[in-house]
Amino acid sequence: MSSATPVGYHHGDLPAALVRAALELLAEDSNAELSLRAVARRAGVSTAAPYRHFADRMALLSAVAAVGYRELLTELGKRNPKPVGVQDIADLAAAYVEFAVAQPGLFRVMFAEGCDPTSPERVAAVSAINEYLRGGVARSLGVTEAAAAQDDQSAALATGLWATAHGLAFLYLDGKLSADSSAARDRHVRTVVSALASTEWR
Amino acid sequence: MSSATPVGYHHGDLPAALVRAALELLAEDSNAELSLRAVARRAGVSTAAPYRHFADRMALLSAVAAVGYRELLTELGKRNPKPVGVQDIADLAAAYVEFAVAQPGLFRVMFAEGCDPTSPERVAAVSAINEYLRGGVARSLGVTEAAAAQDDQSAALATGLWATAHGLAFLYLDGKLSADSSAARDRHVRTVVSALASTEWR
DNA sequence: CGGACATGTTTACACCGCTTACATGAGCCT
DNA sequence: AGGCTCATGTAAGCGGTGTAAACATGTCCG
Repeated sequence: MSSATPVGYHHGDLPAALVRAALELLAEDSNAELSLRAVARRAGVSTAAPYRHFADRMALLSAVAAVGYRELLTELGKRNPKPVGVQDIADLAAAYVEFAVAQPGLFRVMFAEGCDPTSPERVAAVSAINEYLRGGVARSLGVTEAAAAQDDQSAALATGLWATAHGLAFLYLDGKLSADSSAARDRHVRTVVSALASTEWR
Repeated sequence: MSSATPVGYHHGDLPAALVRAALELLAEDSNAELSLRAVARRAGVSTAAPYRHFADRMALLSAVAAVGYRELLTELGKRNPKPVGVQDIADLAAAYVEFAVAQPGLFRVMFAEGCDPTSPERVAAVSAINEYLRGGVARSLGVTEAAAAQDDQSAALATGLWATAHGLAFLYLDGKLSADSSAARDRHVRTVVSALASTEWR
């Protein structure tokens, strides 16, 4: 063996070319609903060609989603690589929502659309997101990183924050929430998360 | 005028029949993706007939969604008509997620699927959900119902809780979270919401 | 009673996911 | 070097979709 993706056949790594084509289509119309045929056309290949490399449309979408997951984590890390405290956590939520709103098509590929949950890329991505959030939550609670792994409260909180950001993202995407500007949206998300975190219930 | 939907034409209130047909299809396969043609077939009518009453597929789905919104509110109210306190709020979140998981197709029609946000039925439903949650939140904070309307914190909290429940619902629907049983899911949702509400951040 | 007009049907177009049968050309083996 | 094999790509086609236009029908009103 030499390389994982044997370059130099007819097309030269069609799988990667298809994923690239899909991302290009999403870049041109961030709301586009990816059709296998459109992606194939974009890659300059016949409509049946993708089936040599992907079992079905969903398999291709999973590969596209994998790129999206990486981008999302990168974006979160860019916002704050080591979040500590409520403000930082709220920052992350805002970044999460911003990602979703900026790339709705990609976000939907990542999370909605039927979305085969058994795809290894997807489960890895999910746990990566959870890990990242759990780390931030643990630091914000003053729990050592080591202890966090077994801390049920950290786990529950991390899931809760993910769900909150995820829910806000979808509510914005589907027009159930709206904001005049991206700045206003950003503020709103922070406000909501801060309110959740700092409220005294009776 | 006599009745809003003039019964007695060719079919006799086709719009309602189409919505009923759609709900039947969803009842038979709760994951079904409603196609206009399938709904028309089910209603015993030609493919193009729905277009006399609905501008496009989305318009029909909006009508179906409206029923879903009512069902959801009914379900929440059944769980707890006047929620007070963190436990009650967590109950609501659990009921919300249960609704989504029990009727994924309907839930997706209500919230995902492109989902025209300008549909009056939808905006009404959204504000109804918000009102309901805001009421519960206000009571749980000891704010009088009247004051709640202008209480920014109540509003932010209500949105936050909705988003959390909504996010959990989608994460479960899309396989990003999973539970062995519906009881386990129920417990998990309560745990997560309780953790969010009762955590002391630094 | 007769026409107008809302309602429903037929037919058609363009697109989709996916399958099958066929063409091609790269790389290995003798 | 020459030939075989097999992964890769293509062409054609099936059944499905949303939507539009032209046509048929039966109800209600003047």
